[in-house]
Parts: sequence; structure tokens; C-alpha cells
Amino acid sequence: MNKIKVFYAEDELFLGKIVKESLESRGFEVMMESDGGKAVAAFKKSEADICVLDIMLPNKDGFAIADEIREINEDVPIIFLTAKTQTEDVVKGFSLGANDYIRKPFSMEELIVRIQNALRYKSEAPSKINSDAIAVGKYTFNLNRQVLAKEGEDRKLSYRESELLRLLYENRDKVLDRKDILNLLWGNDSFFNSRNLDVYITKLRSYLKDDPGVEIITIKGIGYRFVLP
Amino acid sequence: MNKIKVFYAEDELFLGKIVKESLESRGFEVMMESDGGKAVAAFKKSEADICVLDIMLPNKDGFAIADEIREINEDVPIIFLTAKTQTEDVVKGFSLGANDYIRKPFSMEELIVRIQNALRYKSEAPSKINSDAIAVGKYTFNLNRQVLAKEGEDRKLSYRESELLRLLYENRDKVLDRKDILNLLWGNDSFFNSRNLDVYITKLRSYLKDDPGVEIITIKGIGYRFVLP
DNA sequence: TTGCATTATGGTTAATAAACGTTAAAGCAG
DNA sequence: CTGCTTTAACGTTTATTAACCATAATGCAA
Repeated sequence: MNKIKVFYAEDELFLGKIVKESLESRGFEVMMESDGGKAVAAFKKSEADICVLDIMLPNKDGFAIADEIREINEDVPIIFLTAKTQTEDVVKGFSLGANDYIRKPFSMEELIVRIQNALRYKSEAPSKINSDAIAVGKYTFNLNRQVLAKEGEDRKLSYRESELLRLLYENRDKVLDRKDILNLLWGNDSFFNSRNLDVYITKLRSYLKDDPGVEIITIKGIGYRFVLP
Repeated sequence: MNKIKVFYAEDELFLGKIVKESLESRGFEVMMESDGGKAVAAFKKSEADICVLDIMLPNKDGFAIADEIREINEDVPIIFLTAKTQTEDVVKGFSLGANDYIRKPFSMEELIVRIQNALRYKSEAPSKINSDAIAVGKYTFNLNRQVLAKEGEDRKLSYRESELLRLLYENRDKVLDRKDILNLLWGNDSFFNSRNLDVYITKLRSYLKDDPGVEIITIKGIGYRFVLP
């Protein structure tokens, strides 16, 4: 699977590093540039799938960069980051158009949701698992609707349950690291989150217990393997 | 269909750019000018259907610009933008034949509604979902009329209900942030508005409950996803 | 090597907290 | 008065934290 490439223009290096690492831990590839003047060239070289641009940058601001990027590439989604003081006091609502805005401070969850949404327009490639129901043993799983169905019985899954099941399914028959799951779903793998994952594994096992062919196998010290009939 | 042309005089460039893009993403065409001295000439060239003028502008303020615009065109609607502190300006604005004024901070929803109101008698609304009825499962939704129809049964929606449904529909199958909804429809995402959104989600769910394929799925801590059959 | 204790890791369940849902009533504008 | 929006109170669901249990790996003595 090819990684999604994110071009990220940010001059606050401390914040930038955190965001970069956080995105990388979730499977994105990130190219970061802190100088507005060099951003367009860096974008060109990056061949990025999506841009995240801070508006306030030295030498050239995010809007000017966006304009030039648009000349090179009409379609690449652009997400702007704006500081609170720049806009919030004046306009309190943004549009959700081709270009998107996120106000600082933002959570990683927010940024990731926006990136995923923005990329959704473009390629249906990631996997068809999004829209269609898929077979999981004698169950049927619909990710968009977050429903795990079994002959005559639908169970509504919560977002976390459903995202964990998706992850397991996408990596079925392979060993999936605990660490990776935690980073992808919780953003980090601290002590508490670790127990959290256990709780959700327990839940999924209980939901799936009616088909003995469907198993979440523990690989102690490493992670899990999801096997289907 | 011809786009509605908005002439927009604004010197805060960051704000201006965001507003411009927001309007454009909703199907308006926007001509922006940041220098009061050049505004009248720019308006002439723009052949705009409506003007949005910030009052505080360099070289020539919004009132003076409005005066000159009125000499050229008696009918074009003018909306003033005033900073919070300049309330006394409002009176002056109305005496100059302004159609409306908006105090900063304002939400994009607010601006769009005012623009649409001002133009109500002149031409049809810009966004294509505005004029046509759209299919929502076995329902039909007409945004302009704010009517949600089901075989033999029409339900008149209130403004908020209908705007929320539009937002959900425009972002169907995607994760829509609570924060965005709140900012777009209410102008901010304070504690009280948050409960408010819940109330309207409940209402829409109950209106839509006859088609089980139409669902507003909660994504706790993030927002909602609207799914259609 | 066997048997037993130790330790680490994950499993399970329950308690708590946070977020969201529902309903009714109060406020408000036309 | 009427219809819509907001506020408020309370209920429910989901997520997190905590406590305790089970088991596999490790270490060590006999």
C-alpha cells in the first residue's frame, strides 16, 4: 500500500514536529517546510497528495503559496491552518469547500478527519470497504453505517469498535502490532491507551463469538492476528 | 445559470480571502478590493449584483464608497460590515440607503442569508441544491422551500432544521465535525450551542425515521456521518 | 531438565467520566 | 397567539480508568 503524502508548511517548529510525527505514526508520509519562500518548490518536489498550510509563514503566506500551488496542480486539496487571533474574532464560520480551514489549536483527530475527508473526493482507491458491506465469517460488516450484522441480527458498533474492526480486517491474516493499532486509533501508545485496546478487543471478540471461524488471535508481546474462515 | 456577482471591499486580507473562498464555494462570484480609493472604480468594472463593504478601509471609508456607488447605481443592494465597537455607524449606514449591515464578528451563514435576502426579488439563488429538490432516501428535500416531503406527506422545516439537513447532505458519507456545524450554523461552538445541536439532530432523526436507510450516525467526540441508501 | 516462583503481558469486568440524546418548558419575534 | 429557538433538566450511551484475574514467558534451584 502506498502511503499518502502530506505537504505541510509550518513555521512553529515545535508544533510542526509533533504534528509531523503524529501523522507519520498514523501511516502518512510528511514533507515539512518552514519557510514560505521555499514552500512552492518544496511542494513541487514532494509530489504530495494533500497540502496543509499554515497561513502565517515567513516570506510568503499560506494564501500566496496556495495560489501558486493551484497553478501547478488544480486538484490537490489544501487545508489551511489559522491562528485564533487572525480570524476567529471576525468570522466564526468557515466553508467546507474545496479548500478547508482548521483553527489553531486543533486536535490531531480533527486534522486526520479533514485529511481523510479531503482525499475522499479524489480516489475511491483506498479500499471499497468504506461503502460496501464486507463479509466477516458469517457476519456482514458495513463500515460507513458501523453495523455488524448476522442473520437476523444487527449490532450497531461505536466508532472506535468499528475502526478497530476495520483495521483488523484490512490486515487480516497478518500480524498487526499493538503499537500500530494504538497509534492509528488513539494517536499514541501510552500506558493507559494500552489497556484501552484490550477492552475493545474483548468487546469485538464477544460480538464475533458466534462464528468460531472468526478469531482475533493474540500474539503476546507483539499484537494480534485476525483470521477468517 | 449565471452566478451572482458580489463586490466585496475588505482590507483585512486574511479575513477577506476566507470570506471570498467561502462565498465562492457556495456558488457566488466574488470581486475583492482592499483599497478604499480604488473601490468605486473596481465596483464599476465588476458589474456586481450586490456590494459588501467594510466600513473601515484605507483611503476612503465604506460610507463614502457607498455614496459614490449610489450615484452610479441606485438599486444595487449594499451590506455594510462594522466592527463591534462602531454601533453608532449603523444609523449612518441606513441613512445612506444601505440595505443591511452586519456586525463583526459574523458567521458565514449570516452573511449568505443576508445576501440572499437582499437579492430575493432579483434572481434565483446560486447553489444548485437551493433550487432543486434532492433525494434523501425515500424523502425529497427542497431547500428553498424548506420542505421535506415523503409520499403524500409534506413537512415544513424551520430554517435551522433545513440548514442542518443541507450541511449533512452536502457532506454525506463523510465525517462532519460538530465544531464545524456549530461554527457554520450558530457562529461559535460554546457549551450551550453544543446542546442545541443535539436538539436539532434529534429533530431531524425523528423526521427521517421512516426510512431506515437514512441515518445520522454519531461519531463520539468528533461529529456525525450522514448516510443514505 | 523439572518444578516452582516470579514477572510481564494481556483479559475481563466494573466504576467513573465524558459526550450525546431526549423531552419539556421558557423565551422571543412576528 | 403562534411557531421557532434556546435553555434546562435529566437519561442514555460510549470511552476511559481502575482493579483484579489468567496465563505465558522467564529465571532459578534442586
